[in-house]
Amino acid sequence: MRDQVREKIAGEICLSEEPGRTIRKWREQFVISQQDLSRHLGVSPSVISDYEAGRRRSPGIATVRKIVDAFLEIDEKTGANVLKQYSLAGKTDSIISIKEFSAEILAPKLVESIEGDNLTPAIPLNEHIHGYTVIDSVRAITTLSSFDYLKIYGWSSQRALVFTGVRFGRSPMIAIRAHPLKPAMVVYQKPEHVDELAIRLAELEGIPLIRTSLAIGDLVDRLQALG
Amino acid sequence: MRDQVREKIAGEICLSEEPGRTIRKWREQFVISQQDLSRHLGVSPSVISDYEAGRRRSPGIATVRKIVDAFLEIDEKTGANVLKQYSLAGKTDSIISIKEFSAEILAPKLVESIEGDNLTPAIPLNEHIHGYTVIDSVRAITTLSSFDYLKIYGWSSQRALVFTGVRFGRSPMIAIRAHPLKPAMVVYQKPEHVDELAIRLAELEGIPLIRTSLAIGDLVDRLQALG
DNA sequence: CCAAGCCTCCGGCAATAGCCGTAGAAGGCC
DNA sequence: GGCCTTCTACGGCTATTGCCGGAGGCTTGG
Repeated sequence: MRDQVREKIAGEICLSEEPGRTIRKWREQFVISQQDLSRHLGVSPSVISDYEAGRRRSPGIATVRKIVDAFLEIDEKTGANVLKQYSLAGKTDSIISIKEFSAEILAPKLVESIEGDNLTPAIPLNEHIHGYTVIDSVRAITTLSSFDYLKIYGWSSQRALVFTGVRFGRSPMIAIRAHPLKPAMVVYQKPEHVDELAIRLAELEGIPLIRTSLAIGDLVDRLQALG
Repeated sequence: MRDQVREKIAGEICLSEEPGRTIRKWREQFVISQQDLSRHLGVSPSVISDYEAGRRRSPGIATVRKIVDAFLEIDEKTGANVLKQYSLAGKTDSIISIKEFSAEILAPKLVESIEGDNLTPAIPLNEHIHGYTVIDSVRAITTLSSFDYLKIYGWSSQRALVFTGVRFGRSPMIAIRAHPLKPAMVVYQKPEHVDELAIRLAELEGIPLIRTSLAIGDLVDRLQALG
């Protein structure tokens, strides 16, 4: 996610006929003052002002790189608020609970804590889970578009996606397969019956598929207790 | 698609600690000689050689922009083979037929030519269709990942996606909703019964959903005959 | 009014980019 | 061997960048 944003910003500035304005646009998007930016880069404030004013027609890529990295670093230093907000912008109705673990959790530990039943034993449970998202899959079908998937993934795609209200489990797997980002794990909470196709799709993607019979409240509590 | 590739290449070169090597990488990916590149840019061949050798630590973005645009323009001048190949890389088993129209077709014209029945009359049929892809939706479920969607979209996402082997039509719409790229139109060929949910999803995406009762062979013939 | 924060404009200057042309190397073909 | 194609290394030179520092402007709060 961070690298994608990084590359996009750099690409945009580089290709812009008015790079100065593009730099300003992004600086304002990150809610960073010229003063803070110049301080972070260790240059005089007038340097930033001149760049944004377009005094330099063709800044060198080393300069662009430093500026882009400064945006991201400053944002991260202040809690990554802009990147986070971009990712979490408005919890949608279909997100029941979402959280980043303070320390990554080993996949087997997570499965154990939710009394999970592994439906894809052929796939090694060796991922490190950074967080989870509990999704009302019935509501998700009609309300989530691909843009919303970025919210679902929150700060990291190295997470467990937990689907509630699952009947056969096909739709979530189909949507996951279609999306460029892949979770570290998929959990179905009290599914009626997990279709063989859903398991096959999980195997094709190499994503562990876990089933749990915990009630939703209990499940969320346990996930949150993981840190 | 073109702009995405353009931005990605520029971003990559810009962020690279060794921009020269990145430039070379992409030049070779486009199968362009330094001579052709230098000729296209109207500079001496040794200029390109020096850039790729990393003689310039921090090329200006105007230079990077010119180089990236040269890659794309040269590729397009020779039939856009690399971009096309990237998009069409290996027709997969689930793509029954794919084609770019020589001239864009108005949506109503396409619908008429396949004797289509509009399931989403509330959505205006005002798109210009650049091409079509006929997909075996049964096979697509298990064989297509998100990367393959780029193949499905071919040269342009302004196309009609035609799904055969459709029962209720949910899965194709779910996959389309999850993917960042959206087609101009979706056609279901002889579906058993189009689920109300599928129609709802199409409406939510603002994508016209068309049903046709033509046999697959007849359908492909008619689409191909559109130009 | 004053101070602080934020920003703008511009002259100055060392360092580097952008590009040329030359000399040479390597590989393939006749 | 000679020729052609493709590429490399490098000196030279003009134009531009990267950055400083100074002067000044505007806004807000005490």
